[in-house]
Amino acid sequence: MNTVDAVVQLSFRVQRILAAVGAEHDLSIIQIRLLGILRDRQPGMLELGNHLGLDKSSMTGLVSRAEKRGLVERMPSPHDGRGVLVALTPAGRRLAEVGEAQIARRVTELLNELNATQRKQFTQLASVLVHG
Amino acid sequence: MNTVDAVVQLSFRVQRILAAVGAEHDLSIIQIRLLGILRDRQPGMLELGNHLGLDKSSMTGLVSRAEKRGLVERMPSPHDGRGVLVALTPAGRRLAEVGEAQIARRVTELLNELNATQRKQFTQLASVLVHG
DNA sequence: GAAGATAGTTTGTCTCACGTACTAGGTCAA
DNA sequence: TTGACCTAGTACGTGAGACAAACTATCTTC
Repeated sequence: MNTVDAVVQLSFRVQRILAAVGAEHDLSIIQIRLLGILRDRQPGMLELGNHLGLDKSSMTGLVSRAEKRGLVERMPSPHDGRGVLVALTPAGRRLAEVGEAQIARRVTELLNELNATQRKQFTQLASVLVHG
Repeated sequence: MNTVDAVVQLSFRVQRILAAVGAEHDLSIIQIRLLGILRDRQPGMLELGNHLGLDKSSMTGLVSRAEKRGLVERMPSPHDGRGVLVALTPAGRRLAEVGEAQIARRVTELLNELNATQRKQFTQLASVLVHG
């Protein structure tokens, strides 16, 4: 298998893990990312859209669906009457934490195909690629 | 950045490349995968669904949209009156080839952040992870 | 040859994403 | 300070993508 194929296949493999963990909690990958971003931020809709690479008009529905499930809440922005801040609810935070732990476990399982030295190497190389 | 994060981030990065290349040709990632699978196969709908991890009922629309664009065609299965074989049209094959080349180029660009030795290492490790 | 399995489509429903149009609230400059 | 613009978010319409359940037509098996 050539390099490009290996990287692309690996990427699909990881995405499958994310989708599977999400499915256990009725979350799509985009919802998982949403919760993940909100763990240490309370952005407005626009900023949230930037993080996710989505148009602001896509955000309304995404946030509304999560809100209806009690995972996030909208709060009026204190400094801008037009603005809205999005934050995790306690339930949302719990779910984000559980999900992240499961993802970590499953990805680690995958990485256990490598021995410690290889894993270290791999992490280092992957870090360069995602730019650190 | 920890190992899990690095792998997950890298996976998103690759997916973004696939989406971007697809977008240039008005193809979604799933359509790219569809064309890719058909490059060396003429499967039935069910088999195609297995390759893509999709239900057969999802296949009808996916194939129909590609068919309407002239990228694939349905042919009656010679051995099973119920069955249908899906194949690339010449236009579909051209698009699959162009798309694959672009993906290869963009992924290679990404991998150029590594030097030759690292790249070789990385390929080898990634191959193990996708199971080879 | 009738009963049951299988391949694919249809239909209805949901999520996700976009563009466009709109509302309400800021900002700035004359 | 008050118009003229700009900005944050929502609403609406559309289309892709995914599924489940129900259906049709063909096989298979006994």
